[in-house]
Amino acid sequence: MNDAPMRGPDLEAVRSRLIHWYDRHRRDLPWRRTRDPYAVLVSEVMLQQTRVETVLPYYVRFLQRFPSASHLAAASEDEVLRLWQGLGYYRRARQLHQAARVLVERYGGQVPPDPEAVRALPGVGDYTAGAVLSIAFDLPVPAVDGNAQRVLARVFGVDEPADQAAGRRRLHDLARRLVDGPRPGALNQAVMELGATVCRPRRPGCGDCPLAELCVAARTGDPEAWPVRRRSGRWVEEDVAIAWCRVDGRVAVVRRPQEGLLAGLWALPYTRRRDGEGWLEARDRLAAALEAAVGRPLRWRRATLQGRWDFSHRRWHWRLFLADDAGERPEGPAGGPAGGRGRLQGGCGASRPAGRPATGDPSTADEPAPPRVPTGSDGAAVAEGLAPWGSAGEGGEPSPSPAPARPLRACAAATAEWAAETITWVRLADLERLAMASLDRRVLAAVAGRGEGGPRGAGAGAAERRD
DNA sequence: TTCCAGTTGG
DNA sequence: CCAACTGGAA
Repeated sequence: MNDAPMRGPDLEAVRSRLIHWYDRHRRDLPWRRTRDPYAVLVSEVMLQQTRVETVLPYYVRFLQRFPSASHLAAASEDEVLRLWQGLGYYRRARQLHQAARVLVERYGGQVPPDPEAVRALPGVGDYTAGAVLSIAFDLPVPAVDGNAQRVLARVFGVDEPADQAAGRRRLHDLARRLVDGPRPGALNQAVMELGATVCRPRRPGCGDCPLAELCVAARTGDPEAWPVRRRSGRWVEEDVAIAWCRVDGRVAVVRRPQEGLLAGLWALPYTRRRDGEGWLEARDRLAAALEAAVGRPLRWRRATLQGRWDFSHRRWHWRLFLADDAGERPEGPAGGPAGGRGRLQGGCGASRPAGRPATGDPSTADEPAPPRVPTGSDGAAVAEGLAPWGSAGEGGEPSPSPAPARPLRACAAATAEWAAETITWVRLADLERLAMASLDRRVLAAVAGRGEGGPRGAGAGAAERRD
C-alpha cells in the first residue's frame, strides 16, 4: 500500500546485522526461553510502561501460578490483582485477566495466530499484538515500541516528529518493511533490544552498534538529535515584556489586534523581545509608547515578576515591569530602590536617552531574573467583557487623564503588537471587568499578590493546561 | 521538576 | 487529539 521510495540504509543489510547481533548479544530473559504465545502475551503486557528488572520477579511468579490462559481465566480477579501488586497500572492486570477469559471462551484457551483476534484482546494494542504475533508465531508483523521508534528514527534518519501522526506512520512503515524477511520475531526483538541496551535515548553506544556504519544519525555525529520530537519544534518560544503602569490611580491597558493571538482582548501593555534585544530594551520600547501617552516621563523599576505561559503553538516567557509617575513616591515592596534604573525617559524612540548601559549580550547581560510565577496556559476563549472607561477610539467619554503630549502615532513603531492609540487608562476597580486573556488575569493576580494594587482577591491558582 | 512509556476512552 | 493510569530516570 505504501511504496514510497526508501531512503537510508539498505533494508537487507540492516536485517542481517540486527539478527546477527541479536543472536550474540540478547539478554537472557525468562520470557525469551519460551515461545508459548500466552507467556509472551503476559510478558508483553507486564512490560508495558514497566522496566525489565521490575517485571522479572512478577513474570516468574505469575506464570508459576497461572501457567496457561485457562489457569488465569479460572482465577478470581482478586488473586490476579494480588499477584500484580506493586507492578502498577492495575488495569493491565484486569485486562489480561479478561483477555484470558476471551481466549478460553473463543479460542480454546490458546492465543490464535490471527492478527485481528489478538489485536482485539483487551489490553492489547498495536504494539503488543505485533510483539506477540511476531515473537510467538514468527509472523511478519511490526512491533514498534519506544525503543524501536528511536532505533528506526536514527538508523533511517526519520525527520518527521515521532510523536506526530506522520512520523509514527513513517516509523511504522519502516518497521513493516524491515520485519518482512526471515525471522520476524528475532528481528523485532533485535530492534527493541538494541534500543534498550545500545541505542539508548542519551549517550547511545554507537561504538558497540552493529548498525553504526549504516546509521544516518550516527554518521551525523549527533545521534541524540533523533528521534525528532515535536516538543522541540512545536513551540515558538518568545520573551514578552509586560508593563504594569500606574498613573493617577489608573492602569494602562491596550487592545490586542483584532486578528491573531487572543484577538481583540485587552491586555497589559506588552511587547515581544526582539532578536538581539535585551529585556531592558524591550522594556524601553514599552516605556516609549507609554510615556508618549502620558506625556511625561515615568519611573520604571526592575522586573519584579516573571512567568511562563503556554499557548497551543507558542510559549511566552514573560517579565513584568513596573512603572509609575515619577512625581509620586515609590510604593510597594517590589523592586527595591528605584534609583539607578529610574532615569527619566523621553517620549518616543527619537528622544530616548542614548545612555542605555552597554549590555553586551542582550540575552545575558540583564538584571537578575525576577521571582517566578506559576506557569499556566491559555487557549483563547475569553468571555466578552466591558470596554474600559474612556477607551480610546470608541466614542464615549473623552480619554481620561493624562493626555498625550504628542501624537501617539509617533510611537507606533515602539511596539508592533498593538497600536499606541489603544492605550487606555483604567481604574483599578474597572480592570477586572475587561475582557482579558487568562495570561493577563494571572499577571494581575501576581501583581495583587505583591501589593502593587492590582485587583484585590484575585486568585493565583490557574491550573496548568495545554491546548 | 520534567520527561517518558502503551492502551483506552472521551 | 489528549488525559489518565503509575513509576523510574535524567
